[in-house]
Amino acid sequence: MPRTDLLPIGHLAERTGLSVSAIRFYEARGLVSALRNRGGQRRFLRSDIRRLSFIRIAQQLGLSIEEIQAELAALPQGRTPTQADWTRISRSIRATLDRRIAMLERMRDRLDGCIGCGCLSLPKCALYNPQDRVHARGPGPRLIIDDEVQPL
Amino acid sequence: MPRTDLLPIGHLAERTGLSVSAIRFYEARGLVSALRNRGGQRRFLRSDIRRLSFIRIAQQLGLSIEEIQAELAALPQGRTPTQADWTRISRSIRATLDRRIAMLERMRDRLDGCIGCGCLSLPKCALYNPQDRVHARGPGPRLIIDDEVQPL
DNA sequence: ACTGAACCTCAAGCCAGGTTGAGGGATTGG
DNA sequence: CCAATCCCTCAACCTGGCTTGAGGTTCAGT
Repeated sequence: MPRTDLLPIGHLAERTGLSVSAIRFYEARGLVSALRNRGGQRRFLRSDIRRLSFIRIAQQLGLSIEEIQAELAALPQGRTPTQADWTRISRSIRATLDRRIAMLERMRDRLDGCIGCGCLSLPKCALYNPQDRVHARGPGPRLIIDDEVQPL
Repeated sequence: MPRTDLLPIGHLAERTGLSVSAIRFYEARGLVSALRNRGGQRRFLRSDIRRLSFIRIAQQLGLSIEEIQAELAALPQGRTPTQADWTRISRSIRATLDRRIAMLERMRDRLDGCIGCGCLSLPKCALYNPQDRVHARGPGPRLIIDDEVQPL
């Protein structure tokens, strides 16, 4: 068995569909870590394929780097994650997704109310309710998809 | 009746909950237009309150500036929009919202499949289906919420 | 007439999530 | 052993959606 079965970054990129620069970026952000060979080049574990694939999927599902990092923090230190580990973490993401969907549905229903009332400019409009307003989290595009919103 | 019932930018900001700088930004982006008084200061029509409120709401619902502009383009030129105009455009937004919700639900279901199969790294995983992959539209945060995705 | 608040323009900055490019060093197959 | 790839770092740039600041003008009330 090849014990030192380490992958250079290009291979990893090919296997995961990520760009090399993106993988380096994720490493800099602490989402994945790499060993170095004597020449100073990155060498990844095979299990990092899965880790990076997870990152990619979570990205596509709309999670931010920070959120993904938080999820990954739940993985065991020291040993290669098992399928059960990945299943657990995937469920957690599913829950996040569910919350976002629910949130969008609430918004939609609220909009429906406003279509009828035409009150776009009035404070009494449900869409204006400060209690339910999305917190602007810093600059950049504000995703409405934010979990920290009152359940109405 | 006050015919020249024009509002300075600060008033508009107060009435809409937007910041003055945001309103100027929207003007630069063509989402709203302003008259100027002899001193060169912006003067807005009362109907712009509604227009900007709409922008704000659409923003909160997750639409980009560009999408909002496209919606606003459907408003009549030359006359002040009626409630019916706003209702029509709000319905259009509702449809967009519906598509996004449906899209997230598809994603979620796909993730469910993957939770079981644990195939995070395999091309056969539904989340990897290139046909259904979100188009990365330029740099910047990629919103998963993209309408241009196959209906599966 | 004056003062203070509100307004103006333009440039620069910020965050996310990367990409691109310059200027090298490492690896690998023939 | 040598060229073709691949890899390295670091800095600069990009979009989106604004905010902040500098430096100056206008407006409104007294």
